[in-house]
Amino acid sequence: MSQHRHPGAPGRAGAVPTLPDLPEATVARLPEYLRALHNLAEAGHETVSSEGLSGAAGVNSAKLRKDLSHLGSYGTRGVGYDTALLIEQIEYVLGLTQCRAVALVGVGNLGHALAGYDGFASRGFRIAALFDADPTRVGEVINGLAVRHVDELPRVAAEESISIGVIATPAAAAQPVADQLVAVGVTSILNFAPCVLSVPEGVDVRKVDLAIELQILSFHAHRKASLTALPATGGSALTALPGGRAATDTQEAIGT
Amino acid sequence: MSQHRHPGAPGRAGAVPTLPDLPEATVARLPEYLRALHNLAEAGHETVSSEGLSGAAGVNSAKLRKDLSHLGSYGTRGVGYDTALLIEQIEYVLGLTQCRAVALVGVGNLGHALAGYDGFASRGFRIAALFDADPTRVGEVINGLAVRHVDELPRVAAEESISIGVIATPAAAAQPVADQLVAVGVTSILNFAPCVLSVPEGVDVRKVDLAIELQILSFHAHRKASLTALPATGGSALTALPGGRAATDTQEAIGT
DNA sequence: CGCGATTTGTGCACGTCTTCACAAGCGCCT
DNA sequence: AGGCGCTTGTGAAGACGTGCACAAATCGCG
Repeated sequence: MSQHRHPGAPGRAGAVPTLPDLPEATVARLPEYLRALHNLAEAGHETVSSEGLSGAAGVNSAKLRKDLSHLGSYGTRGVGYDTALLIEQIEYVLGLTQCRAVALVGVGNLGHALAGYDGFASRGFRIAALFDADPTRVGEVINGLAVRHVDELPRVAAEESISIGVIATPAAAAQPVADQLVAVGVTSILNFAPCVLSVPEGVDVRKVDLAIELQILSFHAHRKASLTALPATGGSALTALPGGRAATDTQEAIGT
Repeated sequence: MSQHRHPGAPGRAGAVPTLPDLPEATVARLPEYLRALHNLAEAGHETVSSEGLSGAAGVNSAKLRKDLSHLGSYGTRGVGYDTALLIEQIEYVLGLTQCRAVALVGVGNLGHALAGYDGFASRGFRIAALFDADPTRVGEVINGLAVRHVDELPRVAAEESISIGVIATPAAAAQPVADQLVAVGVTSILNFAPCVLSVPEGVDVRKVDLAIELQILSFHAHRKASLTALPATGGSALTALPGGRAATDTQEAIGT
């Protein structure tokens, strides 16, 4: 039953824009659905079934339906979901209707790449400013944007309305940088430095550690190797392994 | 009681190296513990309490103890964990005792940064080869390693024993590259391209999508904004927000 | 107009993860 | 030797996430 309706959707003015408080797992999947939907829309599909969309997003179709049902859902039984409408819905829920300004701190190896990554701009994020603590790096122009000294953060934050801070500094510099970001009012931080940040309540920190991902893969490789080494009497078994539990956000197969 | 013992640990030769099959959530946290332990060891701590280590790793202490108990645990009641021993244990379980060779495909913006990222080498991963499909990029030397054409993958894979493949290509190229990696025997893939890969059973794929992380942050920012907009009768409430559920691998606070 | 094919939305059961709370064990000090 | 404080390891309960299976709803066609 559509006992819940979620106004505040694009086009619906007036009513209270009550955001349904989605399960975290669902939130983490919505961007994936969104990407798949954009692909489908470009391919000319006006509607998609849960089966089709879930396939494109690499998840179970029941999971997809439950996820979408959480946001009030705009599907039609017997037909599927209206592609364009669903895109609008998800973008609204994710807060992507407004273009968000991102401040990137740390223009080293990784920061350089992030500054030039076009995957951000294409999904509604605008890199508004680049910072670094190294004076020799200040002034360098990357992708049309000049690197400023990190001390200028307060001034720049006042001009641009910074919504998200990205930390791509060495581990030692990350905590002070986080403190500075918080001080200028940033409440969302994406941390690439391999360390734990401590921030006041109300500030969200997401961490991405590339080495950790490799280590998780290493574990599974190690486990697979130790499984093939023993149980197979033959010895050098390189054939199909017994499918183990896959990681949370890991796809473990599905051929073709 | 210590009814389970896990031989195969460093130093223990002979016995069956039965890897305990850890919960995925635990595996994902072990690398974080490992990093914290290295820091503590460098700082001179010979032992750590679960409280101390969990603090450094940003998790609950009970969770830490349960995680460590899964791998047979080498703690001493009333004292804590022997730092060096625990490092050895975790590194063994994660399969980091052997240095793993990584092949990186796609030397664009992001691939460039990954090739130069020293966080890999410092944690037991050696970037053994760089590939790209673009002939103009082939031959370029990055960090002392020459970029080869992706067609050379089979030959190089035969020389070096590639353990993990990293895909940093545009989305359109990712699937064919994955197929090629699988063809040469790679069973662990880290995918930075924004698309779903389909691989045969037994191959592990982990996906890292930078834009998705930003979108998740965007959602929380949006939610926080819509919460402050309404419930506070005063209007412009910029003060402390009601603490909501934090994301799975998201720290949401704990000030000093 | 009615019927069947199709697809959504969801109740329910199951497995996994988290957290609390506490007994068991260890070392130190007297 | 004995007791005391501290810390680990773990049972149990609750929260969360997943997937099945099916009722409800919609469309198209005869």
